[in-house]
Amino acid sequence: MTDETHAHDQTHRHERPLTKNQALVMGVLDAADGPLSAYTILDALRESGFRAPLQVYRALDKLVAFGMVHRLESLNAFVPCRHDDGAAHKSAAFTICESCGKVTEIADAALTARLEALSAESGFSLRRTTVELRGLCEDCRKAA
Amino acid sequence: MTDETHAHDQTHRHERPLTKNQALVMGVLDAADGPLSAYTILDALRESGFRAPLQVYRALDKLVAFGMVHRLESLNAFVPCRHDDGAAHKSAAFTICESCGKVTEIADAALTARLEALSAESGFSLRRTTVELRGLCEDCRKAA
DNA sequence: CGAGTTGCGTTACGTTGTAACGGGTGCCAT
DNA sequence: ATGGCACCCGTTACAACGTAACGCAACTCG
Repeated sequence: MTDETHAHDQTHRHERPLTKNQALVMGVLDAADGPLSAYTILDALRESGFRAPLQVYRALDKLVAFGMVHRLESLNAFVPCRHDDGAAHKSAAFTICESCGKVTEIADAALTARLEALSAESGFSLRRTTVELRGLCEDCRKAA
Repeated sequence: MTDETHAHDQTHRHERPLTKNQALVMGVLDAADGPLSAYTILDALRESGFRAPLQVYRALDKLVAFGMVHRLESLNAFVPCRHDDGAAHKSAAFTICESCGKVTEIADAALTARLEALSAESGFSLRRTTVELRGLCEDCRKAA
């Protein structure tokens, strides 16, 4: 085998050249309708030859660094970024429904500005943010 | 032994009657100068008779519910709440220094308002928030 | 060519969190 | 008072999440 490092572009609008493993993981995330844990991704890729968690975690680390995937800290799970790559990635916010599990990504300039202002006030050099809102989505609230 | 359920008030300003285990866990957190993992707490309490993680997790669940402790999702760790109990607890924010590990709790009305407005806009019924800002604290930024 | 960087696969292990069972205690409504 | 209920507790065992360390292959850039 000659070259494994440049692979299929996965019909994803981001032009970055993903490796084979990164493309496989990204494909699973794109096909899912909600957040997936690393181990769920691993199980989905066993038939593609994945055998160990590190294969998933290494790919996820890169995809997160590329801004193509977000990690949801309060769920230990991952979702594809649904916004125009890069821009809002540093300060994305999420709503997480505690009833149905639905996750929605929110980009809000005012929120970003406030977080940056708070950091600046305390001399803090901000690298990345985690903002996760837990509660009930509209549908579940109505149903209750 | 007759009554284990009401215990020492731990010189903490909150008046809630903690159980023995809750008071022990709270004591360890108050004495620490940074976030502690559940297993670190467990080890600190082995000489007090703790033997299993559940003893720690059950106490932590209550302390978090009481608003006396925050969970830092991105660290899998816990810190005592340093603010006037209750009020700002639902929407506390934290800065986390990725160099020295220092954690600072921030209460900011404008941030809270923005998060609530965002929730309202999308029909989301907000129960609790996780806001964690990662980067470098002032000291570490200067040192770099 | 040689050194550095990145990706890959594997084994083994460390850390974090929970399920399920049984028991004790206080409360309070019947 | 006694039976139910809610809460707290301790234990065993296990599930879920994440990483260290090793060796190897390939590409890049001097």
